[in-house]
Amino acid sequence: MDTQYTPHVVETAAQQYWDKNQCFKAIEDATREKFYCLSMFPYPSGKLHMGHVRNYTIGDVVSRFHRMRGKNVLQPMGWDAFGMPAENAAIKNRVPPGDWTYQNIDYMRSQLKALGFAYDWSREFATCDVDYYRWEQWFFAKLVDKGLVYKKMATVNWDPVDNTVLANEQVIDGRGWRSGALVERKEIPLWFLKITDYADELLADLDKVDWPEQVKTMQRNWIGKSKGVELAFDVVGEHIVDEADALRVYTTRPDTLMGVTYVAVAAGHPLARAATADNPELAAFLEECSKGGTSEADLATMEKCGMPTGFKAVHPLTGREVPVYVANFVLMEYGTGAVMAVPAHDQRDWEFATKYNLPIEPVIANEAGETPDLAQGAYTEHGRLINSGEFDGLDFEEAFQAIAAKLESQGHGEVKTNFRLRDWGVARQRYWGAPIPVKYGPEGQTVPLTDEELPVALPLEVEVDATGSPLKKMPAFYDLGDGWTRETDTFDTFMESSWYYARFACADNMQAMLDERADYWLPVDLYIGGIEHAILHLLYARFFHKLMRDFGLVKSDEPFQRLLTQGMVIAETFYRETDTGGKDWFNPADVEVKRDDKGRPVSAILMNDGQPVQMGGIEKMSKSKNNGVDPQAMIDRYGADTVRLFMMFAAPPEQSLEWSDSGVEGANRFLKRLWRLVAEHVNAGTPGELDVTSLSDEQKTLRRKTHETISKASDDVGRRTTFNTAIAAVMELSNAIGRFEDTSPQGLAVAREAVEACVLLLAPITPHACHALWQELGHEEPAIDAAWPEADESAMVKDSIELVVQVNGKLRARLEVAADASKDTIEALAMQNENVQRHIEGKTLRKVIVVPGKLVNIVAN
RNA sequence: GCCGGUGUGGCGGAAUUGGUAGACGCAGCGGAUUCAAAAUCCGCCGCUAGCGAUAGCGUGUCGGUUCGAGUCCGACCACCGGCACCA
Repeated sequence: MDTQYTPHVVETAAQQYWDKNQCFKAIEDATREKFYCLSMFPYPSGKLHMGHVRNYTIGDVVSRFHRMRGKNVLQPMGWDAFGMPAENAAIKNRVPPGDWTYQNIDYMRSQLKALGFAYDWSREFATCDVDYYRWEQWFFAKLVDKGLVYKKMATVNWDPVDNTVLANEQVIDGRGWRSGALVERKEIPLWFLKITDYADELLADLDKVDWPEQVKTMQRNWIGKSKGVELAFDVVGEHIVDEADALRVYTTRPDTLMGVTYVAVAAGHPLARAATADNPELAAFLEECSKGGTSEADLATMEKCGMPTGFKAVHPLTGREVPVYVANFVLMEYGTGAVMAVPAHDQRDWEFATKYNLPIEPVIANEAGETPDLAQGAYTEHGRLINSGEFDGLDFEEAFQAIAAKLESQGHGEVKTNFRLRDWGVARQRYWGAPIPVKYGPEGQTVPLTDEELPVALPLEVEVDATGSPLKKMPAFYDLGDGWTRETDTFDTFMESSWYYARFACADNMQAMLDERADYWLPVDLYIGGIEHAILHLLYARFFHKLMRDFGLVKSDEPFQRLLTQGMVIAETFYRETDTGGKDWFNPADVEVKRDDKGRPVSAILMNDGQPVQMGGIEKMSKSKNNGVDPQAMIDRYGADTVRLFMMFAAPPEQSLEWSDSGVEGANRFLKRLWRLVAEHVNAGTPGELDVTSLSDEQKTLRRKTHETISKASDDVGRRTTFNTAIAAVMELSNAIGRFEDTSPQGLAVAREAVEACVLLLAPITPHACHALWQELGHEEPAIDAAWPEADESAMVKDSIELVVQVNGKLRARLEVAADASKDTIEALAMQNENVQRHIEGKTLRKVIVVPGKLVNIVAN
């Protein structure tokens, strides 16, 4: 056997073998246990980035592992192909988004193939294929019939110069990214899906899935179920219009009701509008309120402003009149569009009251039972009521009940469960998306399209510019004649990613959205993707799954049984300041880092000109910081297995992974060493029959290491998904094999077992090299069909163990004792130790703690 | 601002249930091989003191619980992800 590792030869051969034998084509088989392993599909932005490589390597390792364990594995791949980047590229390069997208898909598919991922390519699709999104249109029309869809006014970012709606991402410091114009908030009618109808179930079913607790917590908080009271204030003042004479607010703190000193309404609230009639100053303020972005982060961090409307609200219990303000931080679409303000016990209300000199009246006592000090901020803890008349002395629960009961008896309010979760706005004023299947009639009718009218194919021959969707300028698309027009909005791209996992089960079905094969494969057993999707994508997909279930399309309650959230891939950044104060970013591949004699990086130079560059810290790989490392260059240089091995070794999957060129070289070095190790073993001769009853101590030791490694790697890969520690364990084993020089028939037999364990344990991670090595080890059957090794318990039994002796918790000695030594024996041995004696000399023995198999701790003072 | 996370040698990380801190790898240093270099192999490698045995210190900061804390609790600091039209 050749001792030289030639990755490109080996990888081409392995890939050809898998391809020719269709190794990864998944076939439904009710008699076999299935395993559906899915990685979040990529947006086809041009070429793979390292984040993709990491994501897909994790999925591939898990898939191949379960295949070796005998499961019927499905691992599909497809393309999340609708979205804004295609439109941006179209504006820049004058290429239709469809052409750009499909070209990118072709290139990225070839990259995935070069990485050797075990995908069933026969199930591939792109979400921009009509054969995919037509079912989404079909299902949406059904949802309209079921009353789960409605249209309402909603706020969007409006660029008054480009006359177009902007995504939050396109609003930078309150201005449009292209035009630089101050963005305005504008209300337009949009389509919504009633996700709030499912809020309770989305919350409760989090208990059914095996997800990281942090993700479940984030979803729970996002859904935000709360118990409170919705109550009404009567309003007095001039110009009151009918609809505005009742002011409704929701509060989770009805116990603080007696501390209300003002009420705040949104700029869009009918009361605010009514108040502007003869108040130009207020009208100007409302105008000012309409400036800026719509994102929650923008709203939460902006300067809180308000202005009195002149109206007074009547406190429902005391009859006292308090002022009604308009405030920019209250939004019409969140809840009732109005809030009651208790500045003594709510920090935001406190800040507002302080700014506008409104009264701050404490009604909750602090822990000491005294009036809290409100000079520096609100007192937001629960406590007993004060200054609240008949409610004084009640605690939170009692006060909640009593005040709610009183409001209810007077018809002024009721206990209500609220959700923070808002309905899902699915309409986008963009071109590159699935058309929303609705038409509008001459008399203002709104009608979902029938099965016969579907699909609505998105026209592909278009010119895209910065001034909004081309669909809105295409009568051929929207004008249906007889006064009927077609909806020109398209779906949110989260719609496509909400059910693609199900379509993979039956992607070739042209007659139905899903069929019985979905019941075989679903739910997804392991779903892998970035933590950045922890809330939105995963919540929408869970919702969509429940919609499909209630329509009889799937049987399970949840789409993703287990979830693995991978961390980002990050790298060092380098830059030079430009004359204009900006920064020019340089790719790490073009920079040389200088280190001090301890290997610490101290400075860096650009290789082109030898001049220094600044080190900008370690950041997520991105275009803007130019710190991306091209996977293709790494594959070309070292082969796919090296890249895969480095990705899995450098960090556990959930943590961020720092790119390191020397780390990649290390991974490559290990594969070369492994190759040579196997070659030297094979070339040393034929091993004898392994006889476990007559092993030398060295042979026993290596064999124990072999089985300990199998045991650890199985647990690391199967249960913990910490591939880095599995690899470290195999490295230890290979180091032990390297030190083992016994070439007797029995020695070679023990070495053979160890070498084969290394190859099989690494097979999911570096499948090409292992495919070749397994052949070299004389196996007819390919590595892809080999079974994952089983640990032999009897090989792992130890005769003696090392344990440590502590004195007062500090390590003072190590002992080698028989594995079955009694506590007394261990204690006696520990006490005899010279160094232990030295440390307890002159002290009184208080206690001796013996932890079997671990340590002895002697407490003395 | 709100929600969720992370913080361990020069670096990436390990320590799985409260029980030996630093596995494995990278970088660095020393040596072998070589005309020389690359590659490869062997050894050393948390900090401080010491020739050494060993001792002291050490897991973002401060405090607590415990025989024993990287791990549990409280407060704080820094950084990262998400915040509903980026995907």
